[in-house]
Amino acid sequence: MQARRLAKRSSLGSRRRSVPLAAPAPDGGRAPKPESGCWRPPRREGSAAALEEEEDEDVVVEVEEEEDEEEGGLGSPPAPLPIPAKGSLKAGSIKREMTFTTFQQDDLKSDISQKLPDQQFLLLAMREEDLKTADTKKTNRIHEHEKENTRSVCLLEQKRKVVSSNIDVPPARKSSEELDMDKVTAAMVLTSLSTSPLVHSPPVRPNESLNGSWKEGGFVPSSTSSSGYWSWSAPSDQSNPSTPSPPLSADSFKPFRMPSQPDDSIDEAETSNLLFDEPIPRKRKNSMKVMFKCLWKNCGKVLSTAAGIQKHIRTIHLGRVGESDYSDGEEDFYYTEIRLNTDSVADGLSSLSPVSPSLGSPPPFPTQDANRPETSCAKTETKLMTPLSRSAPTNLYLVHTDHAYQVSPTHNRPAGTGESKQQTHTVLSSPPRVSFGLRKPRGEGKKCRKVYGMENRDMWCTACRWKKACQRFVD
DNA sequence: AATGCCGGGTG
DNA sequence: CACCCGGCATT
Repeated sequence: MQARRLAKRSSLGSRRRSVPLAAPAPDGGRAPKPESGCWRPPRREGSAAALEEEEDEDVVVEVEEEEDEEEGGLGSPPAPLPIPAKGSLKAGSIKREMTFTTFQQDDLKSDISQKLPDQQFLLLAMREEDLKTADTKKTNRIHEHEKENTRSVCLLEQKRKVVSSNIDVPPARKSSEELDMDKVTAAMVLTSLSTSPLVHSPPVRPNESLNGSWKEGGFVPSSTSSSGYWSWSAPSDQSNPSTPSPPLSADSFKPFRMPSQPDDSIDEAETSNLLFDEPIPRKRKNSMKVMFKCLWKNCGKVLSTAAGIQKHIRTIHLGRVGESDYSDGEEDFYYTEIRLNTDSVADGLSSLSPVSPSLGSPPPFPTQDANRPETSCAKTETKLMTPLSRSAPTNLYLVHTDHAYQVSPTHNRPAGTGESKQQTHTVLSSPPRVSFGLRKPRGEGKKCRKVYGMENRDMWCTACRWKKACQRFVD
């Protein structure tokens, strides 16, 4: 031992502690740590899985819960994924589905309300429900009519269809037991929809009205995704796996952006209006933004659109450049959805909150960014810089500095590169590989030891010297 | 085998 | 506390 120690000492020898340091905060060091434990494999709870257990925490609430259950039953036993998830993440994927649903309903409702009597409306709602639940069915129908259209369009179609059918058919809704269920659901729907102007019946909930901030904020960044290809939409196939989720999420956004899509041409002009532009959306009780966060190891990129994130993953991480539109679904594993409550409402729940607040670094970030989705990682930057060379300030969270153990020295050496060099994007180097490199390569980021070597141990940050988590090159 | 760092020990 | 290091988890 001693020998060893001495040896070390010697190496340090002359310098002793060259690092005076300002004010070391011993424990601060752990900040980054949580990551190790928390980091969850890129595997997103598969959409399927997502369906299975929903978080009720959502604002949308009542209706949602109900639906979820049903889905679980009908839909898919699949849900194979274990979902290690920490609650926060988990919530994400689910959310989108809910959102979507709600949206649909809303639209539908408003739409219908204008034309149909309550009864009808109910039926309609129920119908909607069915559609959602029975994925297969839906798919089927859809195909029959027009697969080329986006899902939403399809839904629209469905709706219309339904409506007409309703009209034709005698008002008898009590027909079967199943209807009962539906009824309930429908009722709930109504409740939730209460905001809608026309609706009279249900007790209105004052609560969430709110401004429709919901999307407005988030949407800005369309830039990336703007391309207008909604990944899922195009490749209808994606839906195949019985996991509606991905598509849904996209749907939720549609309303605002609805980029190019051929469907415009469709007669639905009016309908589309209803769906997207209508004032209704603003009323939407639940104002939340859905963002998609890249789970790739060191990338915390957050985009407001599924398509965007997918593209990001595809190009940046997966290294697939050519087929921008095409997605085999693999991207799904590398991003997760996070919901932000803009306005919040009582429930607000911090659904995703967990991510950032407490932890800090790794999980890239804080919800608040919502506004500027693009911000975070600057994908471009990452791209450009080589793994090692990254001098850029890059990530916000990275900046956080190493107060903890030392920090300080910033000796010449490091200085050259800029203090925040850590970053670690080594991952990028092996983009093509992709595959399942989910687990974070622990060592990816070079730490003091590697960077300076044992010889220059004095240059290490104190944390490293003490065998603590490196504070200088945080991952 | 090399690293990174937690948990715990020492002064 | 500051400083270290055994030892485990990861690569």
